[in-house]
Amino acid sequence: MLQTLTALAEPTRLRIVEVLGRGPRSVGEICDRLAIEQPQASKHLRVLRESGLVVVETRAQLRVYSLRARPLRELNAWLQRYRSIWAERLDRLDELVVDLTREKERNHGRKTRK
Amino acid sequence: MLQTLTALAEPTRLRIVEVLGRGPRSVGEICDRLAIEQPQASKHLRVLRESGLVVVETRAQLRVYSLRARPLRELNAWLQRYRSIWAERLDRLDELVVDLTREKERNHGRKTRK
DNA sequence: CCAGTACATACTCTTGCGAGTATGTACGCT
DNA sequence: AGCGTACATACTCGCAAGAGTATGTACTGG
Repeated sequence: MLQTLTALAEPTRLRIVEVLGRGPRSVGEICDRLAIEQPQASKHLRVLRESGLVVVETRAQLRVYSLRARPLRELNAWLQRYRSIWAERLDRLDELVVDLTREKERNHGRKTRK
Repeated sequence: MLQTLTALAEPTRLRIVEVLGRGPRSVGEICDRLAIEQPQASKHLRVLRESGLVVVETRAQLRVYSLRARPLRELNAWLQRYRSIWAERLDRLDELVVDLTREKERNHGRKTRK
């Protein structure tokens, strides 16, 4: 779970996952699509692979990556444990609380910034 | 979305969220429950608050934190976009990598790298 | 008003992570 | 066999993030 979240909590990797959400892609296709260098793609794909989020399929010189079901399903399962919290009917109340809190902090907190 | 994932992708913060999943808790309670020092708790709670995952309620000298609905709901919404991948009936599908698609991509696009 | 509680914040230090660069390797083609 | 493609890996560097420590601040009871 933590591993899955860690893998997803990076801009480039999140974008890779979103690209792969449309279907399997080779490393080159991912590089083109995201305008990143190839080594970066490979390294991020490595992290995604080690976290179990993707799998590789070697096809000639191509390495085709695709999303795996399990981690996403587990993430969903984890999230459902909190369904009682977020699946409520749209309560504006907690949004309001946030606004009030932010405003209060603005008033007295801020001292010197480095 | 990325902010939510970043906030969750840290062991201590994930544990804090799980504690708060059982209901609102004060900072002291969180420290006791997780056996961490108070400044660490405060700092992590700050990150969680800035990411919108929690809210504070000041009660006397206590600061009671509780989970917020929206980020969790958004995470769920994001995850649902990939439901077609992980909610399939075929549980083994991603294990045995199917190689039926993609015949084209022989030689197109991929020329010289800048 | 004083002292203690309950937190937040500032600061330093260390480690990890991502970017950039260079090089290694497997495969196909002619 | 040799070359080009497609990708992985090694290495260095800079920076940001978490831990640890110390101190500041708000509220409350006596």
